[in-house]
Amino acid sequence: MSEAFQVLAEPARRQILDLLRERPRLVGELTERLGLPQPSTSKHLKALREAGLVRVGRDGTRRWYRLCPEPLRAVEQWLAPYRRMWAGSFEALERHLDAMPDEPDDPPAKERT
Amino acid sequence: MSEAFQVLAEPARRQILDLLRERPRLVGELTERLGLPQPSTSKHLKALREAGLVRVGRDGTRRWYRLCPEPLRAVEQWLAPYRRMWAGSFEALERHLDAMPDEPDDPPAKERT
DNA sequence: CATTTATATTCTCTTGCGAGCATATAGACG
DNA sequence: CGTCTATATGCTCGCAAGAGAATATAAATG
Repeated sequence: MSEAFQVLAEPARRQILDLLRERPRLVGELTERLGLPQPSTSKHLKALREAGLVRVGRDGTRRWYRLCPEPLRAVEQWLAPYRRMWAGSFEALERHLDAMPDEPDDPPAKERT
Repeated sequence: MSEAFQVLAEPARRQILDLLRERPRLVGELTERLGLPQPSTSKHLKALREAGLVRVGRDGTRRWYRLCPEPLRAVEQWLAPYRRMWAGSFEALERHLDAMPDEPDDPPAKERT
């Protein structure tokens, strides 16, 4: 999940995902839309590929990139307990928020209790 | 929103938020839990502060940091359209994937004489 | 085969950022 | 006031990563 967050930290990559949300696109198309040089686009796409956020299909010399939203699930899961904070009452936060169900959490570093 | 993503890209900072989700905490407490040197913790807290993700209250020489989940809202909003993809029916996704040529991403051998 | 087109990769340069240490600030307390 | 404690800030170093240009690969086409 750490990888997903890292990859999403880059605005251009979020923009790529947003574009792919509509439909699969070619690298050239993305390049044009992003206003980036083509190598930069390819490198961002590589990062997205390695994070499993996009998949690529070949068609001759062209590459169709399509969205693969699955890894975003982990992000959403991390976000979930926070979302319920603003979803419900806001003052529960100010006091002692007690109603906290156990979420499958992924502490990325070592924890010593 | 870009700032939030950037700040969340750091595992230690997500961990801090997770700790503050339980209750407000002192810097020293966070430092101990994270296993980081105190200056590092303070600097992460500064980043979180500047992103509006935490707020700090003074009590003499101590500082109580508490969670401020509001900026996560933007993250959640960005994520929302993707969540719908796996949450509800992802047939919309499948549909436009169907129209596309499909091939696994790394074809290692390509024979051509 | 030569060339053109579409994309990927390599290289260098530069910037940002986190770690780590030393130090500054600021309140508490004798 | 001097000192201790809690936290913040400044500094340097090293590393990861993005920008940008050049080049490599690979398929299509003549």
